[in-house]
Amino acid sequence: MAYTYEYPRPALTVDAVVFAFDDQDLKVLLIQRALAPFAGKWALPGGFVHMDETLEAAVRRELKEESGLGNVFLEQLYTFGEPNRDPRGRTVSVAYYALVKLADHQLVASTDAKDAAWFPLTDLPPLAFDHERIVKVARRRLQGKVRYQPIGFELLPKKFTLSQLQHLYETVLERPLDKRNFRKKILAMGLLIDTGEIQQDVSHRAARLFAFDQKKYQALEKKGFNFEI
Amino acid sequence: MAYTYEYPRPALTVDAVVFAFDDQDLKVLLIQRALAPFAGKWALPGGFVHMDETLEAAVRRELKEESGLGNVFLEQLYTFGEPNRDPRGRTVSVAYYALVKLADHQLVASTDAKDAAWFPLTDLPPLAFDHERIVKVARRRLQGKVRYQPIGFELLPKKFTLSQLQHLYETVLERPLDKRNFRKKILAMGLLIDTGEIQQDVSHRAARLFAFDQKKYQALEKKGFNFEI
DNA sequence: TCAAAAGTGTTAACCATACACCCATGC
DNA sequence: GCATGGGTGTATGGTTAACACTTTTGA
Repeated sequence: MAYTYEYPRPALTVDAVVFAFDDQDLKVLLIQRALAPFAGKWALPGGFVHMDETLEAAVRRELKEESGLGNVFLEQLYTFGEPNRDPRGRTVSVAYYALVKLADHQLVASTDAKDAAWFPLTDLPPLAFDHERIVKVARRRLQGKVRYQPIGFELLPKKFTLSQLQHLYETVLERPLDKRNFRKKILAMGLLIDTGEIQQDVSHRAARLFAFDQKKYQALEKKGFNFEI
Repeated sequence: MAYTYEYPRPALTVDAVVFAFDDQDLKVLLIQRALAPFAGKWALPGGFVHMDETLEAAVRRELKEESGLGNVFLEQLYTFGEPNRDPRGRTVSVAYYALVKLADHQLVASTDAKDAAWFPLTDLPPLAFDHERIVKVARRRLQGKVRYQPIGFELLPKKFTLSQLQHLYETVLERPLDKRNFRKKILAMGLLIDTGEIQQDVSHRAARLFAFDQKKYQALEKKGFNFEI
C-alpha cells in the first residue's frame, strides 16, 4: 500500500527526553537502535506519528512500546526540523520531555529487540541523529522550569524527605543550596503535607516523609500564587 | 507530479503570531483567507513547509510573501497537532511568534490576493482553524517571557521614552506599574543608553529618548546576569 | 494660564542570605 | 561511642512597594 500527495511532505516523528532521579544524579532513558541508520547506537525513544493520534499520544505510545513506561509527566519541548537531521530524508521531530518517578517504573522492558537503559545525564554515550542537541535543550528547559513550577516532585517518590528534595534541586540547578533556608522557604509555601511517617531502614536518624499537596497547589495557582525556589 | 510514500504523512505547516505595539495596545497581524477552507475568514499568516528549508526559514518566507514583513524577532512557540485541526486532513503546524517594531514596517503589502491587517489583541475577529488557541498560547508566552528577557524592546522603535517602555510593560502584563519604581529599576540595570535626544512635536514637556544596549546585555548575560522586570 | 506628561527620593516592610550546633539512630 | 545525616533560629543587607509634588512645554 502506498500514499500519494501532490506536494512532497516531510516525515513526522516524536522523540522524548525522559528524566529520572535516583538520589544521586539525573538519568536519561536511551534506546539502543536495532536498525539503520545508526544501528547499534543509542538514541532517544521515539518514532513516527500515526495519522489518527495526537502528538502527545504518539509519544506515550512509543514510550510504552519501547520501554514499558506509562503514565508519566509529559510536556512538549521543541520541534526540530533542520533539513538534514535524518539521513533517510527530511524528517521533522516534535520533541517532548518526560519526568518519571524511578521507583514506580523500576523495570524497563523493551517490546522490540531494542535495549533500553538509564544513563547519567552528565555521562551520555554518543547519540544518533541530533539527539545530543535535543537532550541539551531539554536539560536547559528542566533547569529553567523547575524553579518556577513544582515539577521537581514528578521525579521523586510520592513520599520524600526534605533532603531528597533539596538534593534534587541541587542536582538540577547545579549549585548548592543552604539547608536551613531551603527548608524555611519550601515549608513556608505550605504545599508539603507531613505524612507523619518516617524513613525506614536508614543507619542514622530517620527523616520525616512529606508529600506534595497537588490540590492545594492548583487552588493557590488559580488565585495568582507563583511557586518559586 | 506526485509524491508517494509507504506510510501516510501529515501535512506540515508553519504559522506565526506577529505582535506589534502602537503605544495604545498590542496588535496581531492577520491575513484574510482567499481560498477554502475558511475563505473570507481571518487567519494567522503561515503556510506549507518546503522540503529544503528550515522551519524558521519557512515562517520568514511566508511572512514576507503574505505581508511584506522581513527581519523580525522570531521564536518557536509550540507545535499543534490535533488530528482534526484542519478539515482538509491531518495537518501539523509549528507555530512561531514574532515581535515587530511597527514604525519600521508601517506598510503591510500582500503579494497574494489576500488582505493583511493589524487587529487589537483584545478584539480579534473570529479566526480560522484553531488559530484562536494559538494566539492565546502566544499571548501567555509573551507575558511570561517579557519579564525575564529583554524582548520588549523588539516592539518599540530604536529610540523610545521611559513612558513608552512602561506603557508597553503595563499592556503586556495587564497591570499598572509604579512610575518611580519602574524607572529606578530599569535604569539601575544600566542597559539603556541615553541618546541625548528628546521627543519632537509633543504638546507637553518632551521626554528623553533612550536606546537598549544590546551589546552590553549580551556581555552581562554571559557573566550570569539575569534581566528581570 | 492651563493641560499634559516628565521627572524625581524617602521610608517601611519584606525577603534573601549567611552561618553552627545539637539530636536521633544504627552499627 | 562514633559516624551519619536530621533538624533548628537569628541577624544583616538588600530589594520591593508605597507614595505626591514640581518642572517643562505647547496650545
